[in-house]
Amino acid sequence: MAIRVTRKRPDAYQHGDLRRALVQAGLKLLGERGVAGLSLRAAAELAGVSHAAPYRHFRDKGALVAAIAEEGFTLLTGSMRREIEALGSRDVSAKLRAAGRGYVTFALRHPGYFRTIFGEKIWPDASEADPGRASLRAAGEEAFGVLRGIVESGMREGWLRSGDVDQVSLAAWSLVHGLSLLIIDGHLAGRVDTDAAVRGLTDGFGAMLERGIAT
Amino acid sequence: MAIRVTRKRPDAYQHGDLRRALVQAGLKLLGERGVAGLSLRAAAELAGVSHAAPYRHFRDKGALVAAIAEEGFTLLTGSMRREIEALGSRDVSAKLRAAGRGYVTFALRHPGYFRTIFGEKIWPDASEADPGRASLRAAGEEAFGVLRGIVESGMREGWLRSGDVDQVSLAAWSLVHGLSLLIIDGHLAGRVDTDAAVRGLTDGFGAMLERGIAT
DNA sequence: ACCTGAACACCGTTCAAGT
DNA sequence: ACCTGAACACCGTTCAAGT
Repeated sequence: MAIRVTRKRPDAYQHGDLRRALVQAGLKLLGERGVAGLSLRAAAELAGVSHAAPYRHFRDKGALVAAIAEEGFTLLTGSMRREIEALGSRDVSAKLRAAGRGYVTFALRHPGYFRTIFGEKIWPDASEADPGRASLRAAGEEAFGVLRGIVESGMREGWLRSGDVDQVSLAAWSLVHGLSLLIIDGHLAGRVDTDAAVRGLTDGFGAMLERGIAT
Repeated sequence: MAIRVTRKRPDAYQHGDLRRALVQAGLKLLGERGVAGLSLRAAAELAGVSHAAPYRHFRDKGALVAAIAEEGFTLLTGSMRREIEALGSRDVSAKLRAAGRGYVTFALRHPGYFRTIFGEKIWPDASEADPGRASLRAAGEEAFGVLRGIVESGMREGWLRSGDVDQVSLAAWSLVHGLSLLIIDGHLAGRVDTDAAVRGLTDGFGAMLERGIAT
């Protein structure tokens, strides 16, 4: 995924679309140097602009991070949907496992995005009435909605025992979320480093959860 | 939990036990100002020492963070053990739920420690031959061992269907780990903010998992 | 052996000034 | 309306020098 950052022409005074360029620069920094490498100043430099210029477009660093996280959520949702579609099946259990695989796979391929999406910084402020964070929240709901939709239809069609849709979906989410973080933060000491290992584990987890929630 | 940091006496030249004082200062900063507030310079100031002094005791910031994480793991293990003991039961399902409750409760009460323990920074270096990180790793294994021990005895005694002890334990860990982070990072929008809510959720999760792994 | 002070290369953020 | 340059208060880290 080669990320292109539109630089300001040195002779020009205005950039044109600095906001977008800064988000792209942020994604690039995240991918190449990780969370620690994501700074407002470095993003400004990539866009060919002074370090104070970003403040015309983002209130603070958190606002840029929120914009990046929104893109990240879209990618995460896409990763889950792709696995489900590749399946070409209507089986609820298989779909749930596929979604989980898509989730964990995304985290492993893009740990920088993943940590940024779910990191501490962005969300606490989301309670404030801030239009920028509302769309971030919506992107998050859409990602969760993939899992929730499967659980909901599974219960409606009688494949899953009826119960609290949110609680069951949250359990599935917690399971893949926890696994993803334990892996990318290195707590599993490289025990899960191939796609096959991820598949084995998510399928195993899926089997446990499904026995617990199936009719 | 009032944390005491031994300050160097201004007239003295040496501190006496600066290493320990820096760890205490770090725990204090973490508790009061969160992960972002934990800096080597601030810890040095709390200990009444110049900002360069810590480097006599810790190779870099990561080494201090690792020392703090080790203390954090001990507290996490204690939180799980306390819930299990309060139970006074030998029932495997109840013990598993109690351990999960202890895990999530600790994360909610000490989000700063929790994030530090499991954060990105510390562990990647753990693969290097570094004696300081070996004891950190051991502290982590002990925490995981609480869950693993319950699963292992459950299988041995026939309460849980026999299978891969590590995989089932890892599923339990992922479940409480994911839930903890989703809550403290604010993704559940305050839906789980009381001890009763935590209990309800961990018990619900426990029921699902247990139906999935019980005989 | 342990600590200090100055220095360097970074941060985020603000603000007067320039175009 | 948008951007720059200097400034401020922070970082982590290094290193010669002091005790």
